[in-house]
Amino acid sequence: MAARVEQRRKKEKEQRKRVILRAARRQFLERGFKKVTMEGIAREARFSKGTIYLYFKSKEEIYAHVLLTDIEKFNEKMRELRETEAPAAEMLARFAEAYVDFFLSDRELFRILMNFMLQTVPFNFSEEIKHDLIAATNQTIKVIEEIFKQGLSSGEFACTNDLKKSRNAVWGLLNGIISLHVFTGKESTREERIRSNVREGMKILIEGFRRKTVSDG
Amino acid sequence: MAARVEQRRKKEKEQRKRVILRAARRQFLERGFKKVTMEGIAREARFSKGTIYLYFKSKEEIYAHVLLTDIEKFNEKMRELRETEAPAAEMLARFAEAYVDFFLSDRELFRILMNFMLQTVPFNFSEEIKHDLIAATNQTIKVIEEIFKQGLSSGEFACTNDLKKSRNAVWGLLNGIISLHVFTGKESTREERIRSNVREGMKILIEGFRRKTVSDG
DNA sequence: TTTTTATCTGACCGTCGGTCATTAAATGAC
DNA sequence: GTCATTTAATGACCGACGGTCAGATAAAAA
Repeated sequence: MAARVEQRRKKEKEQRKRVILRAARRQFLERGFKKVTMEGIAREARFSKGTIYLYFKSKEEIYAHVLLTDIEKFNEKMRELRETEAPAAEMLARFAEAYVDFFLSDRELFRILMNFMLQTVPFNFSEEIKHDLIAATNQTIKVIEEIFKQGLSSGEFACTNDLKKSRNAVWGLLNGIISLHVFTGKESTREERIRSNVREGMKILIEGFRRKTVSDG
Repeated sequence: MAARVEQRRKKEKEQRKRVILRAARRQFLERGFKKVTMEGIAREARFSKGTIYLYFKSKEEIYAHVLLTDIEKFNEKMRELRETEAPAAEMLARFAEAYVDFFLSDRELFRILMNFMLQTVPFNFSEEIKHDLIAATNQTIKVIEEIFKQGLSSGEFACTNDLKKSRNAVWGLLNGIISLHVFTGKESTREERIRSNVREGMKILIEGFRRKTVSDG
């Protein structure tokens, strides 16, 4: 086959993938993983069910792709954040705020991420998407690490004995607090509760960072 | 019907419920929610599938009952912890350790808990079990709050402007860090990573608590 | 023993993820 | 334009599973 045809075909294929993903995303965010059916995605994307399987291996893989795309969007925003000039503490706070904003804009997205992280039994994923998803998540966490390094080198934070653990504490606190509030309390106050709790939690952590942590033994 | 008969029947009913729950728990922890079938639970409990539905409303409700029983077991342990004498910082550290131990003993249990917390669409639960589950979780979080009050009144922690937010920070950090590590890295080092990351995270938080948190604005 | 009540059963239903034989469309050699 | 070949799309079908219910069975009461 002529190269030009192959090229066009490849482009069309990607276009179709995007169409399917757009339909899937809309439905996943509206109705959650379980309630969305392949038939439904197919209908919205104007394909038959069988066709969907020409482009994605399984329902779970579609879900993973939706998540991946969104995480990459977030990482892009964080790259922009890193280009601004600000003290590390403020940058951490802004990172936290952006993270919360991101997941509050579509709560289901947060569920998708946590679900993926907590899955003990291997998903029905291709190795490729799994790898990409892990890489994207690591990318997010790495931003926290960079902010940290900045804080240490500027002397804003005291020397802690473990950069990675500090970084994980930030990430953990963020996700843990969001998880807690996605669950409890009234819907009407949820957003504000998440924001204020994250702010306060980050303040405590940052205060802890400013001083060298001491042994508790 | 004679009262004695009614009484015995009630007892037997509860006994049967326990048999079903024991079978279900074993299977959920071994294979995860999705892979367990009602037929399988019924087989192990020596009932037919139909009978299971006389005792529980749905598969999800069984799942919730398993979780509830285990959380209550944990809360009992924490009540014991509270009866010991120790500085607040140490108690927090011990609480964290017990929490990690508890969920490391059966990792699937953690997944069940987080899954429940993250569910946006109402589960197919009876109101009763839902209420009990929320109450049990609040009970767990309340222990952190009590330790806090102790730390404040003893002067170990500085006066923070929000007890509840501090408490939530601890809970969030714990669950967030566990979530992160359930997901990433090699299985062989997982347990140790979780323990050391939680220890370090708690140290940072505790250090933050020792000092009055300042505005970041 | 007979009637009534409580308990249990498993065949059956509807739904849904996933497959595959068949059909339709595109391509390019002639 | 014709037609063989390759590529893409389809939807009937399958198996699995959660959940239901009419009828069987067992226990208690009469």
